[in-house]
Amino acid sequence: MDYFKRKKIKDILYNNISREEYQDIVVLGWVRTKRVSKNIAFIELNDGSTLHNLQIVFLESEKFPLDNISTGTSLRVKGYLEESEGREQSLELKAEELTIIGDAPADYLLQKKRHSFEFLREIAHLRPRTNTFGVINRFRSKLANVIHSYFQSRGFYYIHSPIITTSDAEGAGDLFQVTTLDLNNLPLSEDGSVDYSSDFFGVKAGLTVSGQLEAEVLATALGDVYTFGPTFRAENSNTSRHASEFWMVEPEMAFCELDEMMDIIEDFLKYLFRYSLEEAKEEMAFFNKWIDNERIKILEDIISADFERITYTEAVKILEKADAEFEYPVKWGIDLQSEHERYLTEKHFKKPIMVTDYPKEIKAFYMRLNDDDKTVRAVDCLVPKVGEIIGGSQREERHDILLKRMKDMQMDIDNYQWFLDLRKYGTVPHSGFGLGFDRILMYISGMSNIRDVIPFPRTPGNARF
RNA sequence: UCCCCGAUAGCUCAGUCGGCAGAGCAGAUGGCUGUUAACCAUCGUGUCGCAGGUUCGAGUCCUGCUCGGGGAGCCA
Repeated sequence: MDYFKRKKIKDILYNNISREEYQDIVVLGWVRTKRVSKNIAFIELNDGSTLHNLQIVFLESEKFPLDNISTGTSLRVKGYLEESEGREQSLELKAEELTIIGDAPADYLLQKKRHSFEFLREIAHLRPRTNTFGVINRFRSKLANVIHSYFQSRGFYYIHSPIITTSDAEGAGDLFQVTTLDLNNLPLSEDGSVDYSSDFFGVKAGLTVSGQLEAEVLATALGDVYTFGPTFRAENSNTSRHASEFWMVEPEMAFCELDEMMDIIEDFLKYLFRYSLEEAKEEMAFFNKWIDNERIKILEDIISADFERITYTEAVKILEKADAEFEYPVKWGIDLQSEHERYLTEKHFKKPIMVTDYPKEIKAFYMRLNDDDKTVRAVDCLVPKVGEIIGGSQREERHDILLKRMKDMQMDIDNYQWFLDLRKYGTVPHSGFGLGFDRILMYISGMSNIRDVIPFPRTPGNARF
């Protein structure tokens, strides 16, 4: 199939091919569009290596089997590269041999025009062949790689937290249950509840909603660690920002307090944005042109801004004095609504902000209690247009205080004995945060629906493909 | 889960006051041109989301359902 001989179109168009090789080029790809006339014909070929197509020129076009070629057809073309006479490309391939690998009948659904994202979601097996989804999938790969390079270059270890868990993932959402029991014939205990002792793991199990607790285990052994993997939430959320299966980045740092972690959050986000602008120019230019023409400026503005840091209490004071009508009135103790978050980051500060020290009642059990006994060392990072993009906290490292908090919240202590042990033996202050990978992709690209940055999105009622 | 909006040709959509179902694009055929979302001419395309109801007559009005979109909550 000339797998090793062929040249990728990206290398051809980005001048990674030496002049000596110009005379003997093989490319393999899919037809995007064809223009045929009596004496000359053109095909735009795409092989997925880049957004851009290679123009194939057929001089003496009647010698080639062009009638059988349409949008979507896969081809092998052999020829030689030359400077183009046309205006819109520098190099083009003059064809000498043409082989049709797989034809594409007239009912091929992708036309050479814009399709709606809603329609393309219904043909998720074909949409990666479009410009937009090609760019997104390549960018997704690149950004995943950058997340690894950020942490690896700073001495963090990449850890694999379990995907199947048996802890009740306190407060992080509903679990998808994992079982091998026969659902039509469930073993029951005497009280009528399901008897899990004969289930695969001997206890009730589910898919992970967060790798954080396990990340804390590794952080208190390896120092700095991060997870980057799939996360599952069985919540009936029907929004453009929620998926039932998504990817999350969760760094966890030993000997790190909240203020130090906030430095990392700011540096981390700016690193991702800077990388996107400098190293993914093709993708960013595409997003800026076709998805949201403010995108590049928004990222540039964030990179050059210092993130504002305020406490929840200060935020509430600002909102109470705000000259704005809120649907939900503000008072100390409530969780901030997205209208409040948007006011703070878009209207008041007009830049990214990090809000800290929330009331303990509205945050998770593992967050470190402040001396006021009312607030915990949590942080939400809010950015204009999107709202919360990162949530994190300094963890409660004091054994007795954590135990009391768990008892107050009536948690099953036995299930978390291992978590308490981290505080019993050589405890250290430590902090961590969670970044929704798909959401940062949305933010950088300007795509407004999470279903369009995940190749095969899973949402309530939909797990096709 | 709650609120609002929508569903008509392969795609994007129009369809007035309830009175014979429309356009552009895509596709097919022919022509033409170093073309580039090519261009010109000709041709075909319907379970009007599903199930009921009102009516002489429903794409149009009413009810229920399904699916999709936007917003909210939950969160990442």
